Amino acid sequence: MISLLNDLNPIQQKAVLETEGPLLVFAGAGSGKTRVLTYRIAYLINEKGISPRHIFAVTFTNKAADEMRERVERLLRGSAKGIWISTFHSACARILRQHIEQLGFGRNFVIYDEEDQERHIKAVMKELDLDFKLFHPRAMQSSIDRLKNEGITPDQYHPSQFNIFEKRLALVYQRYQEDLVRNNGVDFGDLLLFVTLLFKKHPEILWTYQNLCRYVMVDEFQDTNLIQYQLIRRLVERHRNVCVVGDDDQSIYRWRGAEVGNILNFEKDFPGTKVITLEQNYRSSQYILQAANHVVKKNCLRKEKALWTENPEGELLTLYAAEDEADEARFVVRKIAEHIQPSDMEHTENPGRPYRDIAVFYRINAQSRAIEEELVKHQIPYTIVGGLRFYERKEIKDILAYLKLISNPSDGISLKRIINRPPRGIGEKTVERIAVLSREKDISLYEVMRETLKEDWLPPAARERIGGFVHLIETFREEAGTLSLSQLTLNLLARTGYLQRLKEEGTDEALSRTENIDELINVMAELERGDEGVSLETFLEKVSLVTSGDLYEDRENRVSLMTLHCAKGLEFPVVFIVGMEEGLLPHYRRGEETEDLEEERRLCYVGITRAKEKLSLSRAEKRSTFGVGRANLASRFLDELPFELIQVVEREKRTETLFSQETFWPDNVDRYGDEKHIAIREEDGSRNEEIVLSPNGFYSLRTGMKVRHPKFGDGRVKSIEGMNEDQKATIFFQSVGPKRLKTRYANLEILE
DNA sequence: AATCGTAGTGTTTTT
DNA sequence: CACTACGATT
Repeated sequence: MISLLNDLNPIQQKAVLETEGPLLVFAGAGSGKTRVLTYRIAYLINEKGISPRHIFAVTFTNKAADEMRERVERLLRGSAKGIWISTFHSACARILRQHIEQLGFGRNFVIYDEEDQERHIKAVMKELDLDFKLFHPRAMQSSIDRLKNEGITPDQYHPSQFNIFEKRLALVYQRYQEDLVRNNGVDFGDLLLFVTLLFKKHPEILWTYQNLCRYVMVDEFQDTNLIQYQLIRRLVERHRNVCVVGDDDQSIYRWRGAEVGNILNFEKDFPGTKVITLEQNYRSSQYILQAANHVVKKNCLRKEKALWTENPEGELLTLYAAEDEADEARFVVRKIAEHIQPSDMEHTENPGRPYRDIAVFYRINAQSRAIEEELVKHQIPYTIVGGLRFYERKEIKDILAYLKLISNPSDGISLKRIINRPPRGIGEKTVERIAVLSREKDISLYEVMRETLKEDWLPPAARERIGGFVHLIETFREEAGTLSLSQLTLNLLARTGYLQRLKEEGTDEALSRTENIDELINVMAELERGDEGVSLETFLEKVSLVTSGDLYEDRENRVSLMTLHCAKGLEFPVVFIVGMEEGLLPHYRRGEETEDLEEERRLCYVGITRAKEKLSLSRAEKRSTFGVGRANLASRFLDELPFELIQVVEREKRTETLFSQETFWPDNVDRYGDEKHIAIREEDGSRNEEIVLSPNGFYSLRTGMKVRHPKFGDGRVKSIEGMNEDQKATIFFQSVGPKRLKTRYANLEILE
């Protein structure tokens, strides 16, 4: 154990040794907080003789949980069995699996994701005859979520009588919740809410868990919302051995209900709290860290701290102002290529980097596109972390809906999803009638369908088709008892005709869907090969709670692309942050209020602090957001960086006309070989420069562009032929009509 | 009932 | 532009 502590600095050691009573650890970026947590657990078990089953550690993602477990196991040499390491949501799901019957649900409840939730809300709103345009279902959804995050149940919600939205919301919330019971399903928010309700209603259950959780640790505490906080509070009331670790500067989920206040007020709520601040950063170079400190210092609502590092100074940060997003992508990819294969190969000490060392961060998912296209062009392997999730694909959700229905026949949302997929002649009308009957008789949709076979509630044709469907599901339900999960799924795919249907379609899209389904079967088979078999229920729960980062395999040697949000908790030697623009970062959907702005700044901070050695920032002066081009100003956060840390990478002179240069630059040659190593501040405001085709102009001219010709005046590009110096373009001029010209000699100026 | 086409609509981040 | 929701068409 002595040797274990030797791996830690004195402050980290303190955080490990301080095992009794409430402890608050402010852990700056890269200060080794996971290390502290894992060593702490190992210390508790090895040194203090605490039983693993009395330790409970909460993280935010499954990935973080798995990683923590792995690291603890490594420290303990394998004896980590019994420690409860899990996410908030999985932990709650597990508790509810045990006790949810106390709340009027069945144990085989399903967990609805956001999409299910939205369908559900829409159905409720339709029933209440609410206009979707007046009351956006999504607004309802987020309001309901917010209420749940605050621990407010439908009965406890008292809308203002003067606020029509709130009044409707109360109605929808009430009805929505009733329907969930009928479906025997819960949403994400319920997982947490119901556990608190359970603890309130049944002190003996709370007691059991309090007794179990004698040493509690919470990671990423700055991201907890009110209900998570209450949950933790309840849980540790008895033993009070709670250690929360977090960094208020990395709180980026306020919009989702996270309360930075939880970390800032912790001391007040837990009298006698010891506070430890980890300020030594082991990750980043001096320059990067200085830049990060500088940015985040601008925030008012934070606890003062100053990260420092013993790491070398490192390289200056670079800043590139691109013409547009395509130019930005070209820049980034060119730089990536240089990192992979440095031009100064004669220096043997610089063998180049593997792809996995490099990451590109952006504010919104849509930004990945430009980068992706360029990466594909240069055949650079990449993965997108987050983004559209495997388990959210249509075909996967269809299959899962079948499985959910098999596991829990009350699940009407899943039933509605697949009742006619593939088409089996049960149309909207029929479904609607079933829904009405379900409400009238207060039984589930599936039960209505079963009853329909005996009663004459519906026309015979419909009845027959429903009979077929019910029979199908019943068979699967029987098989679910005997067959393995993958086998059941294979049967399902065959007998519903789902695969057949996809095959008949024969499109590329259908093919990729088939492949995804294959992949799903693989996942199942993989799980089945593990220790015990997986039950249908376990599988469904696991799948419902995967988070976007969880499937991220960093073993593969690829460049990583992700949003700044996804980047939290990761680190890379080389980082590119693109789109440093007003409107994007900070994003314009945020207000100008300090809290909003400060969260955007923290997002920026999170991005910067992911980088170990090399950080490149870029922005585009023009960016097309869904079709329409817009001029973007530099992000205000760029102004907050100390300029002596920045090396500005110059773009080619923009005042040149098309191909007036000697050389022709085919898309990707090393153009930036001799960057000037001067730290210059970019002058803002000089945005009225003449915009002329960039040197690789063969590629920048596009149909639809408005251009100016010295003689013919303004015109619009109708078509383009060729991509080399012989390129010709047909342009419709206002003055003389259509003209076909060689772009090389045309001296065109792009206007938009 | 299913499919096709169009008009209108909206894109932040996600446990 | 990309998606979807809806309406018209078969």
